[in-house]
Amino acid sequence: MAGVSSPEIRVLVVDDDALVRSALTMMLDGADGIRVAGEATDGDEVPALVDAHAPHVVLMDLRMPRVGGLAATKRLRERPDPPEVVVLTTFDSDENVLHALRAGASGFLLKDTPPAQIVEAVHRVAAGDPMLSPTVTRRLMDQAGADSSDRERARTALRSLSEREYDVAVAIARGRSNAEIAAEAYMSLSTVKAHVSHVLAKLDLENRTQVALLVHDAER
Amino acid sequence: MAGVSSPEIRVLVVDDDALVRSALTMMLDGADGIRVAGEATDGDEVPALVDAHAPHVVLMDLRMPRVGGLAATKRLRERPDPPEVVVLTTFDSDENVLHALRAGASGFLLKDTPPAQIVEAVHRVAAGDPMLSPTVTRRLMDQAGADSSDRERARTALRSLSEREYDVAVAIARGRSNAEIAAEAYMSLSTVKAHVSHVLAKLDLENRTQVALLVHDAER
DNA sequence: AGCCGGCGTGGACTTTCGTCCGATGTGCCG
DNA sequence: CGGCACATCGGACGAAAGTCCACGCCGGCT
Repeated sequence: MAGVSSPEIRVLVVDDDALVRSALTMMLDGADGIRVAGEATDGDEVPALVDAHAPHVVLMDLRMPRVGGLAATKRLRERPDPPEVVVLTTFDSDENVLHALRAGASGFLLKDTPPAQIVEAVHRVAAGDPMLSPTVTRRLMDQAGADSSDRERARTALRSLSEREYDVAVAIARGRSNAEIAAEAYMSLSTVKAHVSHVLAKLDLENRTQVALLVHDAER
Repeated sequence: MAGVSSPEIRVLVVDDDALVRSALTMMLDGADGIRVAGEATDGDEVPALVDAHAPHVVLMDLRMPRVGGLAATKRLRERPDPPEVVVLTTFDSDENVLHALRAGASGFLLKDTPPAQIVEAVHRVAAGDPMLSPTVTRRLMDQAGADSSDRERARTALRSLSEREYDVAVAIARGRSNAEIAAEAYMSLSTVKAHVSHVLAKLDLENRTQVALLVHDAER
């Protein structure tokens, strides 16, 4: 595990709790090619410290006074050549996770993560790979798995449609009216209606809104 | 890293390629509390070997003749007290990943994963934690992130609705007709229509189908 | 107090949707 | 060849969806 390409990974630790900061610094500094280049107690202080030390990785607490970890992360990632961000938090609520990912974090760890894994996370993220807490990974997996089951059913149903019927169903799922569909597909209003009726019958649905929802599920 | 709770993790290696099998067995057997309990060349052989050796983890290739890795995984996970499954494959196409997750795999690794990480994956999965290839993790993260951005916009729009209007919008997103909504919410048909009109105006949409799609996005 | 704006409730009216007839033409399969 | 599914269109009709106007209520603003 020794002898990485870049000789030293510079890390910035951001947390308002002095105890947490020192614990993190102690476990990281000196460990396996990692050096803690600085500490911040607030999202406000981050930009200056990043300017000063150009860290490769920022370990960021989410819950901080004044400028929180989310906002700080978002701003960081808008820079040219931004550092990778690993979010460290106590709770892995859905909200937290999604916002952190959206803000551009490459890592999401719970604070009770064993030290060895935090060290590992820094290495991985510095190498451009993501690193998530097992519980978070599991949640994303479950979500993806559940999604795909809906998809399968919806797709199977849609296979029973003929080509034109399918076109019309897709147009419905874009929110188009029958008149719009007729214009776009160069057919008469009567024809569109006929197709719609067939679609409803074949899919065993009652109205176009249900068609839209089913097609939407199939596509996602 | 030595001294795990269970003294030995039993692994079953399933791959139709003899070279891959021996490579995996060599890197795993004896490594850090892991023992390769058996090898199979086909999904067909898996049940008997699982019965015989009761492995904790099954390393499963996806592309195999006869009974493929997906089907084998699905059947395995339907057993009482099933082993954890780590899918090993050359390609991480969306289809592969989703189907594997849906089949109940707890791990998904590319075959070019460095040996140390494969060993680590076995340990993690045996402990009940998931383990995904970085590229797969990244993809799930991107998907979740993108989803959430749509959600945000949709939710913001929905906040402008009053309580009743919101109720009606949600009912529309369930595919309900105005008459059904009126019955369920104890109001007259006229009232429902009025609410629908207000919803359309506030959300700047043209018809109920578009409402359904927007609400659907907001909820997912 | 008076006024105004949003809300929930409706009725009357217009437009769109969906169904049910009909018809024609095409291509494909047994 | 004779069906059969598909795609196309028309008309007519009932049902559903949407628009418009109106009323009473309530809370805030002047």
